[in-house]
Amino acid sequence: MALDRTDDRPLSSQLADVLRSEIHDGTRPPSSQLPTESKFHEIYGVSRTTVRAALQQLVNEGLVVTRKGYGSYVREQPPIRRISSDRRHAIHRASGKPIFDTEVIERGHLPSRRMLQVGEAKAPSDIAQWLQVEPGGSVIVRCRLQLIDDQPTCLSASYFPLWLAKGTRLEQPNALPEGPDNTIEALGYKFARGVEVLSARMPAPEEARLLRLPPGVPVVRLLDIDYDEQGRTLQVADDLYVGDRHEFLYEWAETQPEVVTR
Amino acid sequence: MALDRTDDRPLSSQLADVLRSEIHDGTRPPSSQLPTESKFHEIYGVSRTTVRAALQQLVNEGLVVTRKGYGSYVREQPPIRRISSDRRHAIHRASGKPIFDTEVIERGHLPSRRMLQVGEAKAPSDIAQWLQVEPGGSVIVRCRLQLIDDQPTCLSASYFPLWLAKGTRLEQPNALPEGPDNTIEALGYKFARGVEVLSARMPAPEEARLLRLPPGVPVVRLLDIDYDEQGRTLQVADDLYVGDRHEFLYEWAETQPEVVTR
DNA sequence: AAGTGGTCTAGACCACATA
DNA sequence: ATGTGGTCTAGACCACTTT
Repeated sequence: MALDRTDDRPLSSQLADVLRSEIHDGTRPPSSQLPTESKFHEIYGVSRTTVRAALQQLVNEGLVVTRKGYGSYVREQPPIRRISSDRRHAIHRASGKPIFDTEVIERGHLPSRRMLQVGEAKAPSDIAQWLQVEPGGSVIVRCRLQLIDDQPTCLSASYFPLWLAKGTRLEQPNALPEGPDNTIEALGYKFARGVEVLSARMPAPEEARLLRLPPGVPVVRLLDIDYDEQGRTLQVADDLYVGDRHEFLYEWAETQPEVVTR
Repeated sequence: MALDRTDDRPLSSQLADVLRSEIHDGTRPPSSQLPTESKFHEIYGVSRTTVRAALQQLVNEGLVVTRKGYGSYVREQPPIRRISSDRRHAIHRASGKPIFDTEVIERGHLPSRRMLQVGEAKAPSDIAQWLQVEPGGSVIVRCRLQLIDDQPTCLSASYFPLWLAKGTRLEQPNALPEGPDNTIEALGYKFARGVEVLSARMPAPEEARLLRLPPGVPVVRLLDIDYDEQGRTLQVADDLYVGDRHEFLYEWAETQPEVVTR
């Protein structure tokens, strides 16, 4: 129909363009099944390989999901969870539960977690730097997968310096019912200030597997570094969020002047 | 060498795994050329199509770039620009220049911009909502591409309500030397508070083209909504940043209590 | 001219889902 | 049993880059 063999653009890209606009203008609504690959072959007179190349493009853009033996479907955009910065800070800490749980329950959903790894380990180099530990030095790490209604949501690794965590409950292999933040405060330390660094990238295959990410969905990395009053790093949290299911919200107001560091 | 035809995993993925780890462990450093597709065909005894499928995976992860007629290369990670939240707010506004320029010059680089579209247009539905305009209503839009040393860096669209912008310099098709923020203040309005919403996704093809994005690189969308003292929306900025070249930094401190807007 | 990646074909077999 | 997407092959032609 719309494919032009004299055009410079590859047939596969032309086909992808057609489907992309059909998805965007609502002709092909979310969750609807696309024609099968052989159907496309018949309709457009291109080989199945070419059809697959077109579909691959849309999959890589996160617009389409394919299921073996079942069909190709317009991807449903999952509901978005907003994470606002003030929810993560000291004000909300003393709830007796991890902040994650509190927030999820508040919205009527079921939080859970799968512990992946707990114990002493060598810190990745960027983490070591934030933790004020020499490169390659040992730290205590707690690595876990956070789930909402049994759907993977966040892959979270928290790192603690040995002087703080060694020999404490932070080395316990099970989940801490009160959350690491409260555990640290119970040990007598106080969170005085923090830095958050946010970035986006494509997931590594292992990360994609754990988070059950379809192709074409990036992750947001939130690095959270917390200091006590003496400027010692209490913890570094390295959290990976499913990109298309989260938004991060920050607010500022003139009346309450900004913190001016430097 | 390492490919196993009896393994469940596809040959192409096995090959991708080999190359991925070679890239990560430094065997194949950034900018180094990979063997040609026919070379891989010889080495591993798989068809060129299979080799290409493997390379495609790595390209989609942002690890490899291919150049027609030239070769495939390990992708070089560009330097990262940190954007800290306090730099964007009112304190830094009255510099007489766009914040973007000030910041880039400070670091010894050359800022520039290409205006893409200026004028009255229908607001996208989510923007209309933030702008407190009825869906499909008209607004003034200024769309431009920001560059550092002639490298595309940020695709920026700023939306203004008609009551504020109609008939003002905000409708001027050229770039505003002082930046839209200062223009608004010069019109007598005051920024009182703001909200930033950050999210990540894969770019649309048009966005990838403008930002010269290689495949496998996500974009970070920063939606910035600014209000005056009466709670009227003065502007909504919809900025798209190249994901792997930016980090977003936020700080908090206990002594300077958080703004609780709830 | 030679070599590279980009596109496309036709055909085959497989694993998975449904009926 | 049938139909789906997933993988793989061998071969062809093209456009681009370098020599």
